[in-house]
Amino acid sequence: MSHETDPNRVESEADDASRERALSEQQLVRRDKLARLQAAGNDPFAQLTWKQTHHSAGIKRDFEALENQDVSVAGRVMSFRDIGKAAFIDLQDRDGRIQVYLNAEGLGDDAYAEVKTWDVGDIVGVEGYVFRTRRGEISVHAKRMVLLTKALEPLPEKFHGLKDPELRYRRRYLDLVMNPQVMDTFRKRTAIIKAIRQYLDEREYIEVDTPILSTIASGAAARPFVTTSNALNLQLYLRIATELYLKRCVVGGMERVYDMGKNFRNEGIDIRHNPEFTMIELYQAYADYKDMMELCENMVAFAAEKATGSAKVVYQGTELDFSPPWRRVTMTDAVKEYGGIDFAGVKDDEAARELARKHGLDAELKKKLKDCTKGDILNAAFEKFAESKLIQPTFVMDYPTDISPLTKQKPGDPTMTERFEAFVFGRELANAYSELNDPIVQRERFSQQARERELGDDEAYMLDEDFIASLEVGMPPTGGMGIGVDRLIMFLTDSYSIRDVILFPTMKPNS
RNA sequence: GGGCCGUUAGCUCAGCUGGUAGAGCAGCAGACUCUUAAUCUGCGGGUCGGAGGUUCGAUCCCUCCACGGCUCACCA
Repeated sequence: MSHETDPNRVESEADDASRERALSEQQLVRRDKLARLQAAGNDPFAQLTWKQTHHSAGIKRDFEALENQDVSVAGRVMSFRDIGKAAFIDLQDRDGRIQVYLNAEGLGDDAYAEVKTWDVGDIVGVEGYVFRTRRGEISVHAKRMVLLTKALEPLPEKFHGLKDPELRYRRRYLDLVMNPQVMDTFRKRTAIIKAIRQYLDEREYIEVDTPILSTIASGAAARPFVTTSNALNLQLYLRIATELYLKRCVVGGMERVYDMGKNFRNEGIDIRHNPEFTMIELYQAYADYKDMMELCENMVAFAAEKATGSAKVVYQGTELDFSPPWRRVTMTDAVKEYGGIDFAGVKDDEAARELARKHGLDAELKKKLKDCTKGDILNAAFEKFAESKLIQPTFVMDYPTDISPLTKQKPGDPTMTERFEAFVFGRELANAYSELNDPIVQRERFSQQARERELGDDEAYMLDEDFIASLEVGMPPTGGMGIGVDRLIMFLTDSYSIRDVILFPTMKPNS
């Protein structure tokens, strides 16, 4: 790592010695064992392949057919119970663990003595026959064992495992080795993502890759990461959404299109937010937000069944039922139901501001009250009174135009849009709308966003001229939706923190 | 960014009103041919996160810093 330029230090044998001394006793023991193996011409790091005929779960599943048959397995030594002239190893592979029984009769005296010098953590190959011990444990009786990789570090404690959250996230490989639940969560993550792709691919969506680097970060309200292109001598942003590019694809004639990948938002980090996170956005021509609602509930239920076997899951002790149809409620009705405030009768912005003062909504508002519209205040009331109450999957429909700059207005009510968000366990899971395709209105909306920016909202949408130009070419009526994939995975894997569903969450480097 | 909490052996954790540190697992040596958190005997292993301060003396009290966890704010 960083043994860099200290002019007072001279690279020498003394340095090597000091580094040696920095190693723990256990590290030295393992390095000595490695050196002895290498000196004897048995370098475990020179091993190239191992033929795995079976995995642990398969042997247990097919025991009756495999009993007394030879198998070849490989994996990491998780425990070593040496009882003298025989020993037991717990071998862990991709699927779990299988016990290996070894003695001098099976391996020969020399090989048996050799294997006894191996360590917990080493990766080994085993050939032998399948049998069941007197205690009933399905095992492999070893005939031949090869040390395939030497572990120079001891593993965490075998019973308590690796608990320290910092170590679990920084050294996820150890977390995966030690905590089977972690492997299970990430296998489910893959199953969920595959299910989403399957669901959309079967419905003739095409998957595309839109740019991560661009000169404008738009399509969402968020602060972007900034980077620099040396070749172009240009400041670039990492994308905060894929929306504006996917709509260009719809303009171009891709009637059903999606992009599932990383977005980057330069915001706070907590149990629900990682700076890079996986989002799917999908767009369907000749559809509206009601079609998106059906797509959302059906696709999520499909993914839940594929990953967990059921559309009902338990999340943090609460059963969540993703079976369609999900509850539908307008934002106005939700605020009335949970906050007792009726916005239907509010005539203008000033009347809404009066309500905001009365109900103490200042904390929820992004700007000064005098700059707030009725829509801003309705949304604030929703966030304060209703959002956290929406535990079962719920579509909240009809968002104020002021906070929905890319959304088509509701017929007959220009203050509201054809937009919904799906809430689960009080958290936003999906955001969808009938896409605004009028380029003239779209330009006005961006102008309004520019004014918001001047009022202090540094997350207001940036104007993208080429996107407007694409709308001028003509985008059919289109429904679009974004789903926070990590959040969906959290619900379906009962994960408390987003860091438990991202293999390598963003961390500060530790010195 | 604010508040609270944490950082002690490779890992999981103790450590009393301040007197220079313990256990279990892991390791090393030995015993044991059906164990599975194997068991039994013996032994070694520490920059107590870092830097200052108070004190005769600091793992312990104070200050600052680093990293992490929770939480509030912001956001998805």
